[in-house]
Amino acid sequence: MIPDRPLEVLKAIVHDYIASKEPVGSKSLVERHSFGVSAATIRNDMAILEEEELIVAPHTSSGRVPTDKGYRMFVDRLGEVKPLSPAEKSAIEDFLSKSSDLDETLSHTARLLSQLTNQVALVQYPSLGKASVRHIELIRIDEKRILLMLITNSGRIQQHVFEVPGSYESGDLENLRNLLNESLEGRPLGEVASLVKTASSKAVGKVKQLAERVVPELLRLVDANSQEKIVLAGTSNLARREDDFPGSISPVLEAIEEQVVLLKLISEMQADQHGVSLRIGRENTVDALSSTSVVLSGYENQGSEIAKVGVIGPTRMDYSSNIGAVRAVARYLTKSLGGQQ
Amino acid sequence: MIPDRPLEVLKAIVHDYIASKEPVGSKSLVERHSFGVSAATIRNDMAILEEEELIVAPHTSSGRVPTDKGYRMFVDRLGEVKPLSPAEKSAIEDFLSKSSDLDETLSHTARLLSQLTNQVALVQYPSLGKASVRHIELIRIDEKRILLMLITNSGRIQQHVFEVPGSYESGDLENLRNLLNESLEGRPLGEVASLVKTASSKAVGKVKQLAERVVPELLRLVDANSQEKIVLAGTSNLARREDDFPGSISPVLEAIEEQVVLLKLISEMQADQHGVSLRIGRENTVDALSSTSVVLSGYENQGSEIAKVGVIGPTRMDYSSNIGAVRAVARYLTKSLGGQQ
DNA sequence: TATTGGCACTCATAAGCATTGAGTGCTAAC
DNA sequence: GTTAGCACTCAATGCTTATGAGTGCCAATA
Repeated sequence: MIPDRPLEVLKAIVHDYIASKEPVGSKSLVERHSFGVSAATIRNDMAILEEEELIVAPHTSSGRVPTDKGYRMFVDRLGEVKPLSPAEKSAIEDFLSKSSDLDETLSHTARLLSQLTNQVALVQYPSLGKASVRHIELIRIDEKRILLMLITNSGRIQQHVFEVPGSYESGDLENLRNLLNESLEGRPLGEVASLVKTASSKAVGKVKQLAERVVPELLRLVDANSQEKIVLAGTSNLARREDDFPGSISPVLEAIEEQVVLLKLISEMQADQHGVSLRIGRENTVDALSSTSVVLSGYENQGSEIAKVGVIGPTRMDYSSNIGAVRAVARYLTKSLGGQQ
Repeated sequence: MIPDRPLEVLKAIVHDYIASKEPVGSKSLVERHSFGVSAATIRNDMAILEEEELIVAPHTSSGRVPTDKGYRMFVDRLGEVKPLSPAEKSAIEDFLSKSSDLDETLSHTARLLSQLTNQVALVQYPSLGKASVRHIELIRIDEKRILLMLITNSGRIQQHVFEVPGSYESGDLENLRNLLNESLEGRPLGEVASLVKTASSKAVGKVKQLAERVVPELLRLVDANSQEKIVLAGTSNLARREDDFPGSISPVLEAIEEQVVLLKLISEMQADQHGVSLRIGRENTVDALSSTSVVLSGYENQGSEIAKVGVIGPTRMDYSSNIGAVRAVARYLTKSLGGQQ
């Protein structure tokens, strides 16, 4: 068990290192903080912390830097979550109230969060695995073309335009629409494939012909839809932190741009304390992200979590503020979705 | 007037510099290219080029580097547009054929172009200034809520969900929809505001009440819609070119992330030869982009240009390939949009 | 007149080396 | 348990000195 003062020292080291970006030494530590003991004592404490692998010295005779494990200790046991300022809160409300549809809400959220934290922000689209059909719409564009729309209860809307062989009547289209909605509305997306089969078998004549063309497109939409999607904002914030990354930032940027990688990361992360999940440095299974930390929180609609929102930045980040910002934004987003739909 | 050989020398310098990233000197030039003259002669030619400000020496005794003006001369008079390889062509077709709606098509295009060129790719959404209403749809979600959709002839679809005070009947909604479509279909977006006024004045009773709620939302959609939009891809490609940027890349990334800046840039650029428009270095009015070059081409739908697609990279880029790729992608995009809608 | 070889000159880059100073670990005293 | 003192380490800094790719210029040549 590590005594109290050394832990306070760790906390101070994390603070100073985040602020100064320089390895922090015993002397500057006693200057900036009032421990009431001398530098030599702090050095002894630092020896303990180093023993526990909570801090490390980049080179033999230099100040110390927190390890991933040190940051972890910091957030789990020492860091308070910094609440947002009233100004920031009203900025969030303001920003989100301006969005009219889901696309806009999510991209605004991403931009907002990146500005709030000065990190790269990421917002996941509501996952469709858990979504259900709210409505299916078929719209006649002209004699040959149909616009098919799939609206889910999470507010996501997908559409696709395609041609039908030969022509068709509006009435047939309406019949088919009613048929589809009767059997699919309210049902989870996962069940669409089987339900639509029995439904379309009821169709006859022209409607049956139409159905044969429409159903595959609908299934394709459901399928394309289940490819999850992520919005990013503030990539340049990462570039500004350039020298926090050994070598080059470019592999980090690459990983972040690769949606598949991000989705894997997200799916692996479970929320823990504060309703926020956190991966620090090498805790990330994605190799290119081993010098970054990821802060995520879920947002909800109709009482259940539908997707994640969060930030990615260098391990040397201000965890207290970022966790606070992510949590707050997730809450406001939940609220905004509730009001909107 | 500059004689022929010096121009050939310029061409060679551009080639070598793009390939090697090192200032190129007279000796290495005669080694790599067969001019049939000695290094001293090349030096004389280089003196001419320097006189004309087509090349410059970073320091007194070092090889030469093309200036913006030099690159400009290169693309205008010396560079051939490199056609894509068959493999690349089929990759494009493949990629684009997989997209189902406009969103997907454009984001795929951006990703594709960034991979093809190893630069940051940018795709502008069809501008709505020139667009007209293809269809307006009103969908009943439940007794209190309506989904309003605006579909334009460029394939862009906007939607918004809102509540109506009190409840309403499907029949009323249908009446209103027909009313709106009769007067708005085929009309340019700019006219919607005035047309919708006369149209809604014809409504009576319940439909009139509904119209009073729906029309403002429709106008808001048209308006929100006229905010142009851009998709980016391959930002990390810029980071990989890090050392092509004096100081830091981060201001460049910031400028690129700022949609307003990009839109200004796009609106200022007019296509010239090759159906491609090009800004090199300081030719860009945006200051942060003064060490980048921008290659843009328009893509079309129904015979008229609806938006731009292109790449941004360091001035030291492979103009021949990039111009080829942008042009090709713009063409395929036009084709793909034609087929899709 | 255009080209060329020769040559002195420039200057970024790298290598070698001494200096500095923040920071450490250890030990003996408090 | 804490502290002062001290020798030690090592990144960073600055200085000096090669090295060499590249230049500009000039006189000789075709």
